Amino acid sequence: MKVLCVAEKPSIAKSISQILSGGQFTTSNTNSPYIKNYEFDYPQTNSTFTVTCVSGHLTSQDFYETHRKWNSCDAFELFDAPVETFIAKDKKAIEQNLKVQARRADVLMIWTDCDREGEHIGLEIVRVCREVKRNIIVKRARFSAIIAQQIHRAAQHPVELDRAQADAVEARMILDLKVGAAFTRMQTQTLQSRVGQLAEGGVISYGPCQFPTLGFIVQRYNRVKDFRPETFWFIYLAVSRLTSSQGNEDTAFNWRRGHCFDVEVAVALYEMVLENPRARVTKVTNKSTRKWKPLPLTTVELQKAGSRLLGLAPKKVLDVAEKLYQQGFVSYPRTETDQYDPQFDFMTLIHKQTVDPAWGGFATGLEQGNFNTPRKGKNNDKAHPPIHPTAHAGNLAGEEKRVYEFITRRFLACCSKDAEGWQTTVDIVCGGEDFYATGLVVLEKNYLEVYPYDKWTGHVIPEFAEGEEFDPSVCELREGQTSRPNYLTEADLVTLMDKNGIGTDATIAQHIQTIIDRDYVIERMEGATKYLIPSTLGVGLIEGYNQIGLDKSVSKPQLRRETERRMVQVCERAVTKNDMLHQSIDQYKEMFIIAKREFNKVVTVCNSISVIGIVLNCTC
DNA sequence: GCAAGGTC
Repeated sequence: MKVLCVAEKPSIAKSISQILSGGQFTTSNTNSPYIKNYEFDYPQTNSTFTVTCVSGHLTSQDFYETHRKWNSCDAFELFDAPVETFIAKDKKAIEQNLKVQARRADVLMIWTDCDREGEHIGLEIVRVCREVKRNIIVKRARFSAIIAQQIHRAAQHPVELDRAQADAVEARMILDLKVGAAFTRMQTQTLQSRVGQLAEGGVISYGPCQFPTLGFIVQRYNRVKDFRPETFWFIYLAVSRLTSSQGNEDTAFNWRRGHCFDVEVAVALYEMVLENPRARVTKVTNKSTRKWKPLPLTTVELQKAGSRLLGLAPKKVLDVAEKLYQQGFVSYPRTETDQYDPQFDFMTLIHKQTVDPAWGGFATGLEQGNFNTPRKGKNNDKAHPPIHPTAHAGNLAGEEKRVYEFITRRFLACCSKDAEGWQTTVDIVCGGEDFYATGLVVLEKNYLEVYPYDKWTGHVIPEFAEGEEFDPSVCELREGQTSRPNYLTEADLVTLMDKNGIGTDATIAQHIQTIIDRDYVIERMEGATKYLIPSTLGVGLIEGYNQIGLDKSVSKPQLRRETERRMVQVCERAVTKNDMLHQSIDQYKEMFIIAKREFNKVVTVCNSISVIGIVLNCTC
């Protein structure tokens, strides 16, 4: 029996070939430079296997010619316009290869990633293959990690493609196209005369991910803009005392009440303390404490760290990681998984790092007994392990070197032990008010030795004994002010998007880049930190939608969440694909009508929605 | 000239 296996991308095709063939396979080229076909016998099922792949989605969607041109129709018509599915030009060679291989095969086995998108890509593959072989038997290999045992199991016990998941994806594709195109054309056509200079291409784009992303940035911008500092008061208490190591040192005690915004109350409490200023130690607590080592590395975490620690934009980090992956230095960089498979081979990978001049010694230590199983996070995409180094890279430079170093140190840290310390808390009472001081001694740095990105500094405090009394050397009523919140950083934004389900691990960085390219957002450096600030146009769009009562729907994450929820319903077969599509489209149609009417007022009677009028530089 | 999702 001849079995044609098709994976989602070249790396998986190669991995499963190596596993299933035991390393004995022949390789042949195709007309696509990235795609190879692997052939071998698989006696376990009496078959000859050909393994190949696609490169993500095979097909694209667009309107037909009648609606494709911007002036061919009213933008509103796009909601009901038919959509064409076709194989993009750059995917033709892949399609051709599939057809040639399908003609020779009895069975088509789908090996795409085991997620919704993978199920849809599987269906795209099936459709192409059936064009040349209508009765080909279709199977789906289901695996949760690229590990020998699981891959063999998947090959020997295939299941069926999940049509409902593919349907959910198809509905989302059509929805996003229609909504994106309709709103983008409408916004551009109604507002462009009011916007001074437009970015390259002259488009005021709308997208169901772009706008909530911009919304986060504007929301924070408003908080910063509206911030008014508030004065507060607190009692500061300190005592000078001899420590074992540093000589005489002031130990500051924190007021249990934190701080107080009412000056009269603060003064009254302070006077009580002054009347009876002798302090008494009520409790001394000593306990061991630890700083947890980091979780296994996901794409989102890599992007956050890249931005925060390496000063690289999320998109840049992903590009660099992709390059390292192409060179074979790190594992697949797009993963949601923050837990390692129990059978994961840590020791081989750790051994490869022992030759490194900087962290080789640490890796050796792990080999010689310091190894500790990594922590387990809550996420598993069932396709890729956490990001880890796959080979030692000694000759990298610049950004590649820094990203590789981070990934490797993170991996070694995960395989190490938590840092251990000793924490002391001294509780005192003074004039009827409670205060406390804490001290920390770091006993074992463990993972911190190889992971300088985390800081945990010890602070030794002198000895205090329960019941002892002393006179504080400083007792003052001090004044402070609440501080202005910061603008959003890229790392903050990635976190917000991830939490709210805006975009995916592979697309979050792109969405941020898009709203920068569209001139909705400006990057501003303050020291080493990059902040994201909305442009006049960006604020105007979000405030404009807020002003006309569409804020919940357009600039906030709720609507994308509803789309997501409906997709899950389709997957669970509670709702059909068409029902989902129509529910969502009706919702957007309603908003479209309101938005178009109000946006037109910006141009004609500006005052009715002053915010858009002002920020879009309307002159009336 | 429009989207978001895969991927190289």
